[in-house]
Amino acid sequence: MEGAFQLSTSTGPSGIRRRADAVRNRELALQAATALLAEPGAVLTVEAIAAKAGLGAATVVRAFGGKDALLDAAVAGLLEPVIQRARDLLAEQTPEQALRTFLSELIAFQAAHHALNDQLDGRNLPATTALRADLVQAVEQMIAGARRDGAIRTDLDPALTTTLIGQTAYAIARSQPASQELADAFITVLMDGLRPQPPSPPSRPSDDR
Amino acid sequence: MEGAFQLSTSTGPSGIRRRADAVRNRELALQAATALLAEPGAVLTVEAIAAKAGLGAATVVRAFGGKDALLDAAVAGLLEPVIQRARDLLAEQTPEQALRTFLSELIAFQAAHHALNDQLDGRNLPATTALRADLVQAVEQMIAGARRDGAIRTDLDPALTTTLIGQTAYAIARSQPASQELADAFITVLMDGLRPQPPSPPSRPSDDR
DNA sequence: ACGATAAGTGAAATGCGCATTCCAGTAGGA
DNA sequence: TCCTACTGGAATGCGCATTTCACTTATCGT
Repeated sequence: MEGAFQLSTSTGPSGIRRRADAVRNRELALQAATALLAEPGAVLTVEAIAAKAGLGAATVVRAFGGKDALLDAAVAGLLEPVIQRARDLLAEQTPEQALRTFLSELIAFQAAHHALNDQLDGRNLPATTALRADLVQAVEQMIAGARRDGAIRTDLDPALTTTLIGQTAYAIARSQPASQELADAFITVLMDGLRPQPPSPPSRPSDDR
Repeated sequence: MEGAFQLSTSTGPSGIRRRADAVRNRELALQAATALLAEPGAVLTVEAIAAKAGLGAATVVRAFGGKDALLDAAVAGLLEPVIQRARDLLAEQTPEQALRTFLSELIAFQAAHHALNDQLDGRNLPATTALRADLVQAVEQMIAGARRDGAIRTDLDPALTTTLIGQTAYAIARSQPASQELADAFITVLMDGLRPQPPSPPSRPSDDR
């Protein structure tokens, strides 16, 4: 409601003056961090981000109040369109098609931001966490819809199915030669495995352990 | 091959005297590191390992020549029986059964050593790397055998299939509530998806993107 | 048994990579 | 022009692996 208008000369929550170059530098830092998240072997130290932005390290840290907040903003910025895409697909296609398409794109996204996942381990990233929840919710809706349509099996717990899909997507994306072939093979196997299965007389994995 | 005989008074590769307590401390450090790898939220600093072993940090480092070598030895020690198990299964059961059983056990192993995977990122671990290759090879043999038996589909590249299975197993194991239910669901979906598929009249993922 | 002596030990010191903070100087904004 | 928000090179602090070094102790010749 109010944060969206803090460009150029503006006042913050209280009557604090915000200089225009500070706002611009904040934006530069954000862009630099975002760019580094997409680079394969990037180091992603504050100093590296600052160098990429043409700023001093202190400026980058001060603009966000800490490295965590900077990463949170950068990752959230990357995640937002992904979630929007999931919602669009959900509105435009059948749940099953949406799921398939979204998985393919999600894997491509993960592969294009290989550095991303390794960076948000022991950090406090509220915006990212919230958006992840949104993403999970969108996938859950796809699964629920596909179940209703009879497009995927209903003998598994929906929550388990969601976790399964999410974790597997992550794993495939992080595998070393993150090729399109591998992603396609993954989607094929996963979607075939998720289809309602024939009664299958011979083997059931029930008497194990 | 060479470490097995260096107990009590012994001589190393050249005429260097090795004191018995040094050998024992090396073993203590190894056991401590191995134990910590299986603890959920363990810190796994050299100091923590040393404390667990009742030794000084310097002793732990000197016993192996560095933290990497210590971790390498510990992880290799954990991996060896896993690989042996894979080979035993391969000899005793049908390839498909072996694959299914091994996957279940591999996931349990990974889940029981949650700390493990996060530790061997930017490290130099020759023994671990070699054993991982052995493990991949064993899984490849299972896949190849199952293909020959007609138990799994042959329309996917075998190497891709191996990567798919390995990465997915890793992902499932690392997911937060690493429950047995999740593991079972994963195996069910994966194995069903890997089965030779019916011609499937309606949907093929070919005209995508 | 009994020293002699060199391997071994561990608390403390060192070094390193990084995030964060200081502060003297710079430059927006009225 | 003046005021002060902002900047960035340098200093600080922290977590950790590794090294140092004065002290212990296992091992062996006697």
